[in-house]
Amino acid sequence: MRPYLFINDNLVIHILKFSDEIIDALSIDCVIFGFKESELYVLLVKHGIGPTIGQWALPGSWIRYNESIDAAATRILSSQTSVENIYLEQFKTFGDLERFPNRRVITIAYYAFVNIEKFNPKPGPTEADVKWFKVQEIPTMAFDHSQIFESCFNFLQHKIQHEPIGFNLLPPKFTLLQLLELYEAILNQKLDKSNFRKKFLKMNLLVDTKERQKDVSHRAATLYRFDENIYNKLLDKGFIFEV
Amino acid sequence: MRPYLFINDNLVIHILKFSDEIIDALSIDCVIFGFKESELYVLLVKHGIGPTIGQWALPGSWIRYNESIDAAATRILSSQTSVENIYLEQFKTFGDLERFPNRRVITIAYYAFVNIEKFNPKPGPTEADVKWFKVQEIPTMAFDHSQIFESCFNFLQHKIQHEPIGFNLLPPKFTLLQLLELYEAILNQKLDKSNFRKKFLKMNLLVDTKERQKDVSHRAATLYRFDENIYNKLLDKGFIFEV
DNA sequence: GCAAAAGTGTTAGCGATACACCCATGC
DNA sequence: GCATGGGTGTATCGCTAACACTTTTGC
Repeated sequence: MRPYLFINDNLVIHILKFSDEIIDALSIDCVIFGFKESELYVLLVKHGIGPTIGQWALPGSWIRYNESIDAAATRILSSQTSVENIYLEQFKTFGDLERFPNRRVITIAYYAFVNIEKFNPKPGPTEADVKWFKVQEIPTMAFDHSQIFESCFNFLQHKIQHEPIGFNLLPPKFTLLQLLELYEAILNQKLDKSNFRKKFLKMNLLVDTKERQKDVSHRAATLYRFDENIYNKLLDKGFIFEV
Repeated sequence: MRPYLFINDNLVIHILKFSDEIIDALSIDCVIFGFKESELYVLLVKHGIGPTIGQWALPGSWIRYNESIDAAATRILSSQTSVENIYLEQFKTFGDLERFPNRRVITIAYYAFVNIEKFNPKPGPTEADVKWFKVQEIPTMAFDHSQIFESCFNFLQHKIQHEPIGFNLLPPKFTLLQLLELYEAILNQKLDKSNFRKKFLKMNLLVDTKERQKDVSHRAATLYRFDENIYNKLLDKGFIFEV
């Protein structure tokens, strides 16, 4: 426990709880997935200061006493990459002794799916660069971030089959082929086009926007959108999402 | 960051990393499930000291600098309940500002399934009592432990249908009816006996031990055991566990 | 014989898979 | 007309759900 806590517990605790001092030995790292032209990407930062300067890593930093861990994740991601207003979800906490060099650091990993077209990432004051990397072409990363990524990607591959989370990676209006290619990219396998269509349409999760693709050199596809309200209503009725 | 880190970073860090001092603002809590006679239980401790004295809670405490979080979970559970040699798995980290009174504490929740007959829980030095509670009869708990439990139980209900984790709750050799009742207790619904049998037997996960129940006043059932090696081999072949 | 649980068999129907085929559009 | 992707139709097969039925054992 912190030495000066003994000065006057109640007072100091109160101050700490609302201070923006960082909590020792605890950090957050974010795995941000993006999707574009049938390829899955992840957002990395290049460190601009400190012992890991010049190395690529997951966006991540320390948690303050006066913020929830969810709020910390949002703040950290925004300050390092300028990516904002996205839904970050907690994934797993990594706490091996040797995961961070010369210090004990436990990190809480978060992930998110974003529509890559919607953001224009910019490095924060402590970052030298920010870049989308294809998931098959990820550089060596600082600390144990490669393991965190692998673990998270594996988790995603399972999750995408049981929960309708992939839509966040697509534009609000998308075609069934885009959705198919998203699943193929994440699961890393070919799927039957016809059966994929039928499966999704039968679920009634997708709403026909009555709009069509434009300026394509083939028959224009119907644009659909995902309706979260419909999904929640179906959930209440016992609906189980499976792909 | 801790004030005395500034004395000499490298030296102090090295000492800290191998010290058993506790990390500030970070704890572990454990949800231990047990099963006996068609009923699902959870293991709770009654606090024997501190501001929450007399209250029931999940087993939990602080993490030391010189132990991994997995090791901390094992140590804490053992010291408070004497339950040892079980496989604890991380569930989720809870980090809202208000979850702990008058102080900022982030907690990493772990869970485990145990064969209730195999343990004889005893309270540790800071616990007044340790007891198995039926999951429908859980008392009011300290902090946000009721929420942690609810969240974990919900997680279990999903997990049990996609991974063969229920076997840890049963004796090494068990009957199909015991397994059925376990699923019924966790999912809180009746299942068809015949179809349940067929589903499980077809998976080839269960090995017939060639032994039978003894001293029962009805036809003696075959005792089966779960074979983890078989499961892993099936997994490699692309097998997916679904109940 | 009766109670209790073990264990088998049967049926109907839904749903996944594989694959063939037609449609619309730009060049 | 041809390439490209959009979109439909269909046959097979396996699996599941529902439920009736038979077997074994102790008392």
